Amino acid sequence: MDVKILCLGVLSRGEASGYEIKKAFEEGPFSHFHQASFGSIYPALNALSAEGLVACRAQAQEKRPDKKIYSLTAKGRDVFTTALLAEPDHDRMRSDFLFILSFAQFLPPARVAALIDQRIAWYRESLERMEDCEAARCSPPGATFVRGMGIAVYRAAAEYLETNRDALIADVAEPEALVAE
Amino acid sequence: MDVKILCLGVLSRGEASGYEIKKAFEEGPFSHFHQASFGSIYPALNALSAEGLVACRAQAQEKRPDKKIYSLTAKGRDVFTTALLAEPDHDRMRSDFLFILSFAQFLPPARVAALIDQRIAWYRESLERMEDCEAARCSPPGATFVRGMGIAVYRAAAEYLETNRDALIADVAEPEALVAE
DNA sequence: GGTTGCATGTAAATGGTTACATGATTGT
DNA sequence: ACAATCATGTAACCATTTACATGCAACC
Repeated sequence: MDVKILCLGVLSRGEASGYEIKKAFEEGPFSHFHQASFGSIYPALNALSAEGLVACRAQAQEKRPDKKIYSLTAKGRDVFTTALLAEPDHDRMRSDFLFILSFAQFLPPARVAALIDQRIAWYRESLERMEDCEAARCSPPGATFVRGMGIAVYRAAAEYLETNRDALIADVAEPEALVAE
Repeated sequence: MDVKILCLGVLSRGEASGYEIKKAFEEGPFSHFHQASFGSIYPALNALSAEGLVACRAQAQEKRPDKKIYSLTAKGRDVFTTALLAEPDHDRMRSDFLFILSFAQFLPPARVAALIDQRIAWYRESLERMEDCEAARCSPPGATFVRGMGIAVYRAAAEYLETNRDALIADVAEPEALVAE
C-alpha cells in the first residue's frame, strides 16, 4: 500500500490539491495511522495523472502558483477499490517512547515522570480533537468506525499511563524495594 | 533512534548474537513497537564493534558458522544511556488495516467481517502470549510497565472491534438506512 | 522582523528491506 | 521430501524523508 493508493483514497473522498492531501495525512483523519510528505505526494500525483487514474484541473490564483485540483477518474476508482480488496500488510508501529520507557531503570525518575506526563497530555489533546470533530459528523460508516477505535485505544492508553505512572516512578526511584521483596 | 541504538538496548539486557537480537524484534518484547531485519542488524553490529561500543566473542560451533556473541562495553553503555535521554521521535504507525476499513463502504460486507474477525483473533493471540510470558516475571520495571500498556491497549482494541463489528457491517450492508434516518 | 500558512516541485541522502549465498540439523 | 530453525553476511533495490528552490500574504 504505497503513496499512490493513499492518494487515491484521499481523492475518493472528494477532489483535492497536493497540498490538501498532505494535510489529510498531517492533521486529517489518516494522520494517526499513515503519513506522507510533499516529496512523495507530488511525484505520486504526477504518476497517477500519467496513468490516467486522476484528472487534473488547474485553478489560477493571484500571486500564487496555480492550484492543481485532482479528482478520481473512473479508472482510478476501479484501481482503488481493487487495491482495497488486497490482504493488508501487517501494521507497523515504531515507538521510541515505548522503547525508551522499557529501559526506565537507566533514567532519572524525574525524566520518566516528564516522559509519561508529556504523553498523557498528547493523548488527551488528540482525544479532544477526535471527539469534537465537525467533519466526522457526516463521515462514511468506515471512517466513523475507525475514528471510534482510535478514541477507544487512545483513551485506554491515557488511562493506563495515569493509573500506573506513580508505581513505575516509585520502582525506578528505589529499585532495592523490588530486589528485597 | 536507529538500528545501532536499538541493538545497544537489546544488549543492555544481556549478551546476544545477531540472530538472537533479530528474535527480540520478531517475537520478543520489542516486536510490537520496533523492528529490524538481518540486513540492518549485522552491519550495525559491525559498526558498533568498530566504534568500540560492543565487544565480540566468537563461539565455535560444530557444523555451523561461528556464533558471534556480542556484549556492551562501558563506552557502549554510556552511549546508550545518553541516547535514552534524547527527546523521543513521534510515534509512527502505519496501518493498512485501518486505512482499508476507513473505506468500508466500498467493500463487500463479508469482507469487512473477515477483516475484523482476523484482527480480533490476532489481538487475542497476542494478548495470550503477552499475558503468560515467563520471561516477563523477572523483567525490569520499565519493561513490565510497557508490557502492561501493550496489554491494556490491545485489550481495548479487541473489545472495540467485538462491540462495534455488527453495527459497521449493518451500516455497509444497507447504507439507505443511514441516508433515510 | 520573523514565523506560519499557502502552493508546487526536485534532488540528494537516508535508512531500511528483500533477495541471495551457504549449509547442517531437526521435525512433519 | 520439504520446511523450518539455526547462523552469518552482502548487494541490490526501494520508498520515503530532508533539504533546497521560490515567493507572497497575514499575523505577532
